[in-house]
Amino acid sequence: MRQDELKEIRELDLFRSMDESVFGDIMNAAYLQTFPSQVELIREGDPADFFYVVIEGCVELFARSNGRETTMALVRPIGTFILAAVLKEAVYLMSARTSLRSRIVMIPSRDIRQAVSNDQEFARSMIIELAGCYRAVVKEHKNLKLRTAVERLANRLMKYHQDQGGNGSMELPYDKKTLAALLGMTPENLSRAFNTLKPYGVVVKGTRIDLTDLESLATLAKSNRLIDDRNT
Amino acid sequence: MRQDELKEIRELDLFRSMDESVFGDIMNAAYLQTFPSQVELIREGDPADFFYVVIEGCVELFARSNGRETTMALVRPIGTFILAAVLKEAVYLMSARTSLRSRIVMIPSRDIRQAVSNDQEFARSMIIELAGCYRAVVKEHKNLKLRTAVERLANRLMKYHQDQGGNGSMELPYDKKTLAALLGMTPENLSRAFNTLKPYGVVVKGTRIDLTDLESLATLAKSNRLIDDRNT
DNA sequence: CGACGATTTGAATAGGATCAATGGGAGTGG
DNA sequence: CCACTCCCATTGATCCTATTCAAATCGTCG
Repeated sequence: MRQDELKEIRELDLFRSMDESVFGDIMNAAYLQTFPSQVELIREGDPADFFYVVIEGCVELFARSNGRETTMALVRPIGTFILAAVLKEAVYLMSARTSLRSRIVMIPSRDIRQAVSNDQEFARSMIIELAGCYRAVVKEHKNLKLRTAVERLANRLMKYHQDQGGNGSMELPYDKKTLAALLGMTPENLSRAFNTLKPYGVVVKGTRIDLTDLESLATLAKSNRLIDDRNT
Repeated sequence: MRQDELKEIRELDLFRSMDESVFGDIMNAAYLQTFPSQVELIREGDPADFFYVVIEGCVELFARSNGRETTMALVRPIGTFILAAVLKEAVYLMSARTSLRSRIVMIPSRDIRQAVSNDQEFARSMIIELAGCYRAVVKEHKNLKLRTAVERLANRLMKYHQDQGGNGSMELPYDKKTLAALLGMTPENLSRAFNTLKPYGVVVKGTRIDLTDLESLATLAKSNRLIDDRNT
């Protein structure tokens, strides 16, 4: 693994305050691999053999049941996934596949668990990380249960807009198919949702979106920091 | 707090392997209170001042946004809630109210966090507990996104049936209104869902339900251990 | 140019929600 | 013991949101 990559991982909240030597142990055991797009990395139901860190690219977490499939989350650099399964020595609850060509660190579960035992600071970071993951899913669950598709889209647009500087224009970070999956709707329905938002100043040109009437969009979106804030 | 109650709390996975003296400290700081039904214990958005353990009764976790409200979970004895907010020193993401007269232990957040720092075993239990909470919400999220209302009901009935011995008959643990909220539907829709299940051998007499054709019900339910199993 | 995937649009349908009205105990008070 | 009330549950009718299936467009890339 390259030095700058090691450094980047080390700077993750999860690893930042852990003991240098324990970090070294973990990274020695780790694999770094590059995968093309659309590779299935893990499959729900399989034992959690590895913990994953996305260095570059993008990974989609999804789940299946009956004949249906749903997107649970998209993980971008530098992000991790499937931590809970690793810690509980359980099977994965979600599947994962690359949605872009991606560089990914795989750390054997045993090494993660060992580090938790050996390094109190790491255990502490782990608790914060897990609590954060938990709260993220709770927010997502609230988002889905308390909002219509149009409201979810409006809030998501405002979030991206904020992230990109809030100057009235923004770029969708994913293609529309993926965005639809992420928001829990079909591509057709996303297209219609964009139309519904047109009177609220949402102007779509491919993946570029102009927001020409932020105030009325915000009124519609009724955003809520207990759902939309990344922190808190 | 009574001795037998202390013992029961001590036997929770969360507290079982923690240091005796740290457990003593925590319990000294704790309050035990009895609340009537329908008391709002916490409100989403408030700072997480206490960690809660339900000793007796039942607590509903719910969330609001826009004018809507949704049930997130029901906590029965001996169960805990709102752990993640306490650990992150954040605000509550969910509100809670008693749905029965309930005896509840309230532990100041600071004491919980202190115990995590002082007791490595406790930190370890905390990680397992949090990972479990996370996985529970993920399962709930999958349940909601991948199944129709009828399927959710069918699976829930099979779970209760299993819990109660699996002899072809079962008792609903909540009234139908609550059950509906828990399954993410309206009472009207629950009633119709029961009707839909009649041809699959589901016979409703008040809160008593007979399952006379488990095989066909199971076929409809297509239960999935990655959604329905409490463990794994 | 032609092919292919992504996106949009249209029409029909399904799953749930909402609103309104009715039925059915459980508990209360006479 | 019976009538009354209230709340829960059911049923019917209608509406709304979102999905599905089908077809038309658009854009990009070889």
